[in-house]
Amino acid sequence: MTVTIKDIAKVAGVSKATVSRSLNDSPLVAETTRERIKDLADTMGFEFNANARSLSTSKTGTVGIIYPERFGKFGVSLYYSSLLNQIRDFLEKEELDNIVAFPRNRYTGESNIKRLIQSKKIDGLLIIHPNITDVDQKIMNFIEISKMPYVFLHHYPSFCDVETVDAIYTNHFGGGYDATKHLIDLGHRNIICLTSYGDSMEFRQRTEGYRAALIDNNIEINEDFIFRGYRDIGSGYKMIKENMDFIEKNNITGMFSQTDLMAIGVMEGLKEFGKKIPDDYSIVGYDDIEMVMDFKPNLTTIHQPREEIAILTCNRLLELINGVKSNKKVNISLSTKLIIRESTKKIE
Amino acid sequence: MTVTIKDIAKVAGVSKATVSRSLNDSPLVAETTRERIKDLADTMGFEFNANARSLSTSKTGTVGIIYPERFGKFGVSLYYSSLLNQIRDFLEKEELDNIVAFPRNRYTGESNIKRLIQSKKIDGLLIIHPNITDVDQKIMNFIEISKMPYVFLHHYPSFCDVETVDAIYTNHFGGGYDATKHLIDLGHRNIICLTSYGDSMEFRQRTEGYRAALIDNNIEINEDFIFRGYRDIGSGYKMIKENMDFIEKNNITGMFSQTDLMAIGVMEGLKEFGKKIPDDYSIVGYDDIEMVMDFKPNLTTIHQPREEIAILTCNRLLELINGVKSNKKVNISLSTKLIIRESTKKIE
DNA sequence: ATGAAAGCGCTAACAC
DNA sequence: GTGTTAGCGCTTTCAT
Repeated sequence: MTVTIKDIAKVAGVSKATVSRSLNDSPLVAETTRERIKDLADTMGFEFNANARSLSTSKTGTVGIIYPERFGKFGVSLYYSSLLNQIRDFLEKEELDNIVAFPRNRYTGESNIKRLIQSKKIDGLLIIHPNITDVDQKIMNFIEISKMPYVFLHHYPSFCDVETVDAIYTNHFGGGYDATKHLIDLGHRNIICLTSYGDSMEFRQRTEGYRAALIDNNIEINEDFIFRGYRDIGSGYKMIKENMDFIEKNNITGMFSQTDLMAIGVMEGLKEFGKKIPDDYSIVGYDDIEMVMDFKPNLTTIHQPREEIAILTCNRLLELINGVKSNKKVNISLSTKLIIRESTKKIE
Repeated sequence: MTVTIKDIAKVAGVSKATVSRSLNDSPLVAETTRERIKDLADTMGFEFNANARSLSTSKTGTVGIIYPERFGKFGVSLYYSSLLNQIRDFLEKEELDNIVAFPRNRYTGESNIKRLIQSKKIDGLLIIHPNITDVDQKIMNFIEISKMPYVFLHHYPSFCDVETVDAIYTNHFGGGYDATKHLIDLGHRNIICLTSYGDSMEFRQRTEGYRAALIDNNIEINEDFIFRGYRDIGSGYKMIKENMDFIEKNNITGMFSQTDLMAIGVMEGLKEFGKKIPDDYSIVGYDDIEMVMDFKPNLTTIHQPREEIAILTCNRLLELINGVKSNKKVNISLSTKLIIRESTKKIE
């Protein structure tokens, strides 16, 4: 039924070893036999048994992708989809399979990272995990001593000394700063900021950037100007609906929304109050998700270099898997980019 | 470094076989030894080597999920995210890993389905693939003769006799019919329909449902009332922007948009023309994606039973994997459900 | 350049 | 109940 190298060997009248060598392009085999064997394998419909091969070589040809725990939330998966598509594309080019898992099994509580490593199902690990808590510090150690190649991506590794892990992420402080600075440069002084509930490092950093930009420009920070939402469209909408009075009373003209989705909600809410964007309010989003182009006015936003993240991350993981010898960790903070579109305008 | 059953055997002073039996809950081992071995395995940090195990048992503990080719498109992945999350949840509960792949490697053109089966990387296959072309008919045959358990899901298997495959899908004809019928029941007679470019079976069926509902109610079908888009928000928006004249000239009052995303775009476009929904136009969407609730008015739409699909599909796959003997294929067409919200209204 | 044989870690007959 | 052994399909020394 399934054809193995033994079958090929029998038909070709050679040994298993020769078949193996031929199929693996070993230089230790005659050019002519190699070709003969390869042709034969083709016509017989041979494919390596991945398990046997892995058992023997300790290479699986698959990498694990660890999704963030909140991935199930609609807005979250939407946000990551583009990054994941890029990663998948890269892995496909390298003919690597990928196993998708959450940090822990949500039913048994067991660490999937640990299990995948120990059970030898993967050659490397791509970890998209916003914050590893101290509970998970054990796992970090485990990964390290297991020598399993890994790269953290997209999220700043807040759970440990940055220098001690491989990580590719974006500079959220800079992003928050640039967004706010842009509004200030356009003459806005009363700028509110819509961030996320919880204490995800990335959002904290964006807010720090917002604060820093205000301070650098001698604008007093008003803590009441900082709102919180669930990162989705509904949250932005709700924020406006519930605070329009406040916004008008305080002569707000600029808004920095730390996700594009919330910014879309903000615009929807504002429209319902008959407000014009950017005439009445200038809005800056964050992420530069594709969807933003489907709404008018097109949102000015902070672009996250997702393609770059994907490529750098995968390249690094491949290096690691292919055994580049070096104790140096690679640790890259990518700059975001302000994309000016139609939702911001100089104040008169 | 890694601990194997041999190590445990040595420490416990028993044979590998006994360790294996204990760890696999075989009844052929004494209760006391079982517990002793299990404790030992725990403290020694043992985990089965998946490759060795698979090689020996032909079970991998992972299933393959085949994504639709168009998955990379933003709107598409958004649309599937909820279904995938449900599936992943189910698999997690069963402690099954999942390998994600496209039907073919987009670089080498090689069939991933075939490769995954032959290389013995998976125990079963969940295939979300809208239409298998005649080129892929070979692959269908391959799957069948390989005896690899599989279930097609979400898409009606148009590429073959329905009775010959395991498939769980929704009744798109019924969905299209119900959406249109709802508008007719509300008094609308001039109803446009926004479907998708290309000839995806599901969209064709929705359109057939639209036609059938009109015919059943003695409303003449006007081919010009059928528009096409790319299933995303931008397409809905564009359709309105470009055809407002036509819409008004033809006294259109009802609109059936075959994706929620397009419906959102339609509403955005209509708002820009100062139109009120549902006062000026009644709109029915399709899919019932979560995002719909973030827009006002909340969209009346056709709910696709994604949770049911996920559960039925996974259950069936498990049956197959666990060797339920039966030559009967399971083939389920699930009904959609009309969800009436705020975007539709009785015509005066 | 090729073959023989051991071994990767586990399971499953088959003995005892 | 437990041990012994063969074998899953492949790679890789070590001979020749």
